[in-house]
Amino acid sequence: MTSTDHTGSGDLARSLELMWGLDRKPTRGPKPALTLDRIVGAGIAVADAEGLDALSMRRVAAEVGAGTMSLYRYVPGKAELLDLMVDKVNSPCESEFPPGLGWRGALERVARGIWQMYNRHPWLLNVDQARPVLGPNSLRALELTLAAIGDAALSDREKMTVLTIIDGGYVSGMARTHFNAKHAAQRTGVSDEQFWAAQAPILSAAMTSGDYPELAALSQDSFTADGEGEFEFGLGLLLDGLEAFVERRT
Amino acid sequence: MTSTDHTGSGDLARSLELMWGLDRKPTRGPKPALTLDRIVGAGIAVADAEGLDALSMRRVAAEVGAGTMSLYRYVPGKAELLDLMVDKVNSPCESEFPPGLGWRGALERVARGIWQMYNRHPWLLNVDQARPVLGPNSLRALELTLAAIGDAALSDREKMTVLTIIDGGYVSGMARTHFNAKHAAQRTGVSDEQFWAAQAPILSAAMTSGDYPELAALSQDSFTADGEGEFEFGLGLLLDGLEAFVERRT
DNA sequence: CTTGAATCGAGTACACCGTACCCGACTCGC
DNA sequence: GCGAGTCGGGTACGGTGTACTCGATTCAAG
Repeated sequence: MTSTDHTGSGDLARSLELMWGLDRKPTRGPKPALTLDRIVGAGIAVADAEGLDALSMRRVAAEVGAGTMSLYRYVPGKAELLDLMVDKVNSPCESEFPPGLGWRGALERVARGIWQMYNRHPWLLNVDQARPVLGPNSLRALELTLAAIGDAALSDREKMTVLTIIDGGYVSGMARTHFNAKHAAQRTGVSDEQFWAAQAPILSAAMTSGDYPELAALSQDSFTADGEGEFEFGLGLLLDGLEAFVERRT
Repeated sequence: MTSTDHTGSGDLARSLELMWGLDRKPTRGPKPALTLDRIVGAGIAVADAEGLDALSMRRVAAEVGAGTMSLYRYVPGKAELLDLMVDKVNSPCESEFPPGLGWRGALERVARGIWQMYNRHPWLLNVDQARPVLGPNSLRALELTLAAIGDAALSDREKMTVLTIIDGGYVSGMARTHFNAKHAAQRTGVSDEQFWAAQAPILSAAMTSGDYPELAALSQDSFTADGEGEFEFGLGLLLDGLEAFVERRT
């Protein structure tokens, strides 16, 4: 599984207008039979149920019971549809942060929230979000997060850097590894056991060859990973490091 | 840019055979005009130069001056070609680790090596490697890494976990964010300045709306990111946390 | 109430993709 | 020599995003 390119959101301005609902309604003409929301929702439903590669304009159109080309009355193209799907799914933590959580608790909460968002919508992991399109939901999430870590003794720029490192870097990377593997099983019909069994012969041949002494000496349980546990462990390490950094400077 | 699905390497066993050179040569028939290496190399060249979405069987065939379907004499399909490309690119650090580096130094070195690998081959970031196909190069890299961090007071399983967290999680995630953004500019022809300028009107409207007080109060330089610097900073935090963990238990 | 401009849904068509299937040409072991 | 096995690669099918087009609908203006 690799990444389908949409060209980085062909018409960014149009995406933003649609996200923020800035298109002025026409007065003449027939009533639209569809809604932008319904289309975006259908796209999310398809991606959730069948993965990103099953998301096609024809498929979404069929889902809402319309002709394929009718979608283009609401959305400039597939890239923009994806932008809209991302922001819709990116709704901030339902409950606000409980007060008095402290910056470390808030960062943990945000990290786990993102982790669970990727669990609900694994297709998000394969959407290039390097250039974030700032929709209302994404912006709201950032706003709430900034408010919750206000007590950290960091500059504004450092706070943004920390968010990039933890959320954009660590959490996304770990989630990608973990959930892609998890969903690969059902998507391909090849279970984890089957997958590793297929590699076993080559692996054991490599072990006994003597070319890989370190690998050969590894204890048996080294390859059985507990994704969630590893995620929490690494998050702890990262926050420990950050805590030391903050204390060191005060 | 999103992720094109190959179905998780349709024929894993065949991929492994090709990687390890286990196919027994036929004795009858004409001499092959192509080489597996040449095809894989051409694929890498195309992906390096024009991105993952430009990588098609027809494009690779044209690159090596052959008919499209001729490639299927050497490779079962596109998924397996990608597997081969990944392992070929995944050659371990050219120079071995200098002795006496210590586990922390070794982990830093590995992390930076991966970072630079992603810099050279940004398409790698959009290949799903959740289920790693263990080719000779990948295995060699793991072997060398394990040898270099042998002095860490960690169990075998913990070492693997640490590698997953740092390399599979943090480094990959940060590299994805950074290099996808970096190459989005040239791929789409929209510079970073243009990209942010397009969002500026909506952003400033949101700021002045009063709905986003925290965002509005951010200092001006908060959005100017230094990817490499952020990467090093986060890596330091992670390793600080790990160092504390190791010392705490001894 | 009529009329025309604007907007609707959607069919057709094109260029691209991965690849199943097939066949003629080549080359060696017998 | 000759036939089995392997080579290159052409053709064709079902999929993709979407440009272009056109008839049907609806409201504002006369």
